[in-house]
Amino acid sequence: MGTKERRAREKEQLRRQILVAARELFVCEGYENVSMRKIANKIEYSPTTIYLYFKDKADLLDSVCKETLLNLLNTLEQLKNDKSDPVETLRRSGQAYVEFGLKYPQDYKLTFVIRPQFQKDLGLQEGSVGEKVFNYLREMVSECIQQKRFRQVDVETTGQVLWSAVHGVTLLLIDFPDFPWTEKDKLIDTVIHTTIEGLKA
Amino acid sequence: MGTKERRAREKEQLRRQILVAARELFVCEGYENVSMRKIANKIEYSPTTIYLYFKDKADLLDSVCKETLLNLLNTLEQLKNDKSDPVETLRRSGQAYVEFGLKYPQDYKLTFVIRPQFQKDLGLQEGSVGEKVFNYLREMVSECIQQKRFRQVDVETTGQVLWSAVHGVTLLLIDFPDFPWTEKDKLIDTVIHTTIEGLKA
DNA sequence: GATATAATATTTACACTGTTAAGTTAGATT
DNA sequence: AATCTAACTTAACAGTGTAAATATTATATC
Repeated sequence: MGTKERRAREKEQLRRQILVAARELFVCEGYENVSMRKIANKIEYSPTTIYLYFKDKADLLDSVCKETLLNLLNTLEQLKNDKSDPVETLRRSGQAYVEFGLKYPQDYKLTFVIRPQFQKDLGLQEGSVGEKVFNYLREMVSECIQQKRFRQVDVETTGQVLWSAVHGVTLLLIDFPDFPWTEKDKLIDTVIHTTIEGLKA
Repeated sequence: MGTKERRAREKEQLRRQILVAARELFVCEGYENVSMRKIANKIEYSPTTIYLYFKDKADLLDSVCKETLLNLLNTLEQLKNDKSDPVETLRRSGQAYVEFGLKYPQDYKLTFVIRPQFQKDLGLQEGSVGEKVFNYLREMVSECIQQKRFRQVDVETTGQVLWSAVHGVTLLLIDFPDFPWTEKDKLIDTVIHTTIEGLKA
């Protein structure tokens, strides 16, 4: 009686197929310019089939973003083993965060800018992947504070300050590619370095 | 022969009427959820009349954002007279920037996040209002550097670092209102303070 | 193997979108 | 009075998200 399992597997497969197609289209053409019909065409199903797997277009976006957050989390957690200087690890984490955003700019914007417009704030709630990403940051920061490397002792505020900095520079670089930025890597370095120095002082 | 002038005035009036209606709708319902027909209804003209005043919906957004940037610029320039400590003035400018963003969150997002998606980077170009806003920041920063209050001597990079910080915290507060942020004003203070301290060190 | 049942996919339809092209009207110029 | 011009509207097109009804398919039961 493996039929049930196979069916479930097939169903999961089509779900993934939809997700993959949606992500590719969202990234290439922008969320607004992608219609359910386009996605359906790409996977060679009728448009309404998608509604058997996702509540609506916003839910589809939601699922795409959840995946993005998981990828970001994985990228970051690879730095966790690095058991050297906690401040250095934090610095590297910030760098990895911005790099991730610039490597997948459209995915980043979808997750951190477009989605909040459609879903009023699910995504950073308790138990969500988004929360896990911030938890990672919390841990890194906590380590630095425990070792008395930072002046400020409030883990929450410190984490939020760091997040503001990396989020800000990431979005500016994505959204205004033609602005006469300082050389990209130097800018990212300086943003992170400045913030961390400010936390030490 | 004042008719020509009157007509020109009337034309300008309708243009402004459209802009006002568009801004209000964009802000209340979000750019994507506002149709040309809705705007037309609000001003009691036919939808296509709008096209006599604006090239298309993106152009309308463009004009709304240009106004927003002008308002931001005015808000900031009021701090210029403050001839006390340049670092303190910079701090206040940062605060005013974030405050502006939080006072008109939707306008801020339209200008700095939504528009770049539709218009590939006009808005910070030479001669634009956006450039003037950054020029203001440049001046403030330059003053601090000239008085040797900052370690870093590169005006451009320093300005961009500050911009990243305030832009980041503004957007995070707007986009994730339900996140358990540190008390808002404290967070903003800390972000700006930390960045400035980091620049001094 | 035929039939009932459940799962899956499609067709059709609706109200709405941005935008273009053609048509209309009112006022100014000749 | 006839013509021209500027301002505005009507009608239309191709496309949108999505709900409801319908059709198809695969499985389970007899």
